[in-house]
Amino acid sequence: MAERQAGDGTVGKALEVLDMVAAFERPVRFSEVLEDSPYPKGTLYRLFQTLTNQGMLSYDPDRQTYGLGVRLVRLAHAAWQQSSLAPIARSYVEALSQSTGETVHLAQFDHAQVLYLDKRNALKPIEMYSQAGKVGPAYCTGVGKAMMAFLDEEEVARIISQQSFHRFTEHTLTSEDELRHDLADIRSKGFGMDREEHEPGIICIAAPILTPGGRVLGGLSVTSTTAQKSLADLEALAPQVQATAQNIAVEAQNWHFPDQATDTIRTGT
Amino acid sequence: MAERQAGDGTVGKALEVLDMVAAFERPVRFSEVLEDSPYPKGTLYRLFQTLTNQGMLSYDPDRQTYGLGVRLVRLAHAAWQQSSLAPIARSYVEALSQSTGETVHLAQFDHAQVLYLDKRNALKPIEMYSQAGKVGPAYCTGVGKAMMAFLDEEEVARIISQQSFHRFTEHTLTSEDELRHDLADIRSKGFGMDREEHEPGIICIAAPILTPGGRVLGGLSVTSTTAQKSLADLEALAPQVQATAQNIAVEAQNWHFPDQATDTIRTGT
DNA sequence: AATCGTGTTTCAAATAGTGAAACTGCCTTG
DNA sequence: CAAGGCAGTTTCACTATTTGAAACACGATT
Repeated sequence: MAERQAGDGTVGKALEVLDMVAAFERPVRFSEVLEDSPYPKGTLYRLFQTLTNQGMLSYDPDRQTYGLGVRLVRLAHAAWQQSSLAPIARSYVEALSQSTGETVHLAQFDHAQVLYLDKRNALKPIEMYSQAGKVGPAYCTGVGKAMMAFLDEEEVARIISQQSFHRFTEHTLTSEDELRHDLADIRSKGFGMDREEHEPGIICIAAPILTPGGRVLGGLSVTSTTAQKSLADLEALAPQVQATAQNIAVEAQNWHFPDQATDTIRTGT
Repeated sequence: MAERQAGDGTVGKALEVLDMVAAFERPVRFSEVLEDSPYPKGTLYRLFQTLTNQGMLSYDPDRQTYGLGVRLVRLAHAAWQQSSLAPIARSYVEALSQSTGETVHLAQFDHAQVLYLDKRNALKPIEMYSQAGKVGPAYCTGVGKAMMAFLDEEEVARIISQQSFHRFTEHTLTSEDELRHDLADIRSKGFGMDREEHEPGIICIAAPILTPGGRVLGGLSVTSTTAQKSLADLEALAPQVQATAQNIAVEAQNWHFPDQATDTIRTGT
């Protein structure tokens, strides 16, 4: 369910295959993917060949399995650097994490899911791809709801139509009605809360990152546990979270990439 | 130069476009890419539409620019986890960094370039800009040469044909002959050195990670500076580096992914 | 030796991609 | 203010690629 609509020709199909391989979360055999795929054997085979050729899939001849290819890692590095909010927001995320002493997340939408671009844990050290790149549901996370509240109705409808409304906890909003009610509330307040809706004991406050024109760039959240903070405690952080989101938005607006990238590539060996 | 050969139909072209966008290292306008592209305007335009639709490119309507899309970040996260050596090697890389007190890199080939999958910086951080997803030249990096030395002649030829042999320093190997000579030496010794071939003052020792069958899985290197260590000092680490590479290879061979991935996705909000 | 399950190749029919050129709308210029 | 230029978008006849059923290989069972 919640499949990205194909129909973008061959390219769409190829990317769908990548998603299918990714969904297994381990190297897969050709036939495993074939079972889940709507394409005939020959067609899928050729797609695999093409993608492997292109470095988007990697083939392990010993085990006869396919995995996602390293080319993706290179592209993602470039994506993270160039087109997302992450590099711009980094110092702000860091500062917010320091001053609150809690975990801070930066996220954007990927299709109908929340995709985490960065995470800062006040106490623990940083890891790279282990956290950036994770996805979560839109309807029961703070950032998901905060961003949704400020999207066009058209997009909101598209996203909502692809939510599972699975009940993770007793507080999960499990219907479009409940969600829309919360979104309206978030829209008027300017920030949203996750009241143990995704995981028991985990609460958070989140604000959208908006352009001056009101377009959603991303979302920012401060997460804590019920053991450490109450909902009211978190709500008291609202001005701080919103101010940080605002600062990131301004920075993003002002940021101009150098006319000519002149960085010397300095890599290790 | 060193372009990934197209010819894989539409999918190949679409991916080539992604590479072109990535190459700019900043958001680009449609026409900028058009200039560099061999495709007519209409065709390129349709590719952009498709890729944007699919979340592989993102469009900023305010600035009318395209960047690489967040979907790549999600896919790369999956790629890093599932198909590369990185998760398996992580603890070994860490340990090697600890025991040597130097920076350790883990890399694989992406097409004809060295792609860094992981990096562990010891306590004394070296002034160096590399991390997961970065790429470097194959002919003048320790890991690049160490891996190349153990590839099939066919692949070596392909890779060599795409090297620029740009002279980064006075020690850079700038011809196929010099490189092949060094590769032969590496093959006999089982490890290779970077003797300030890429950056002045930066030296390293590297070993390939090989399957029992002799297939190249990746490369591992320990990097230092001439200020801290001599080439002889590094060479003394050869047994340790090779042993670590061997351990990673064994681990990779033994590793079986769980029959059914049952991880509950626990993300923040 | 026969069977099964993978993976690979083939080929006419169907589909999707191509690219020259025309169009739109905005921004600059005379 | 009109004319021209530029960036982006759309169109459409032509072509090349993709499709998918089916047959083929080949190693691993039985």
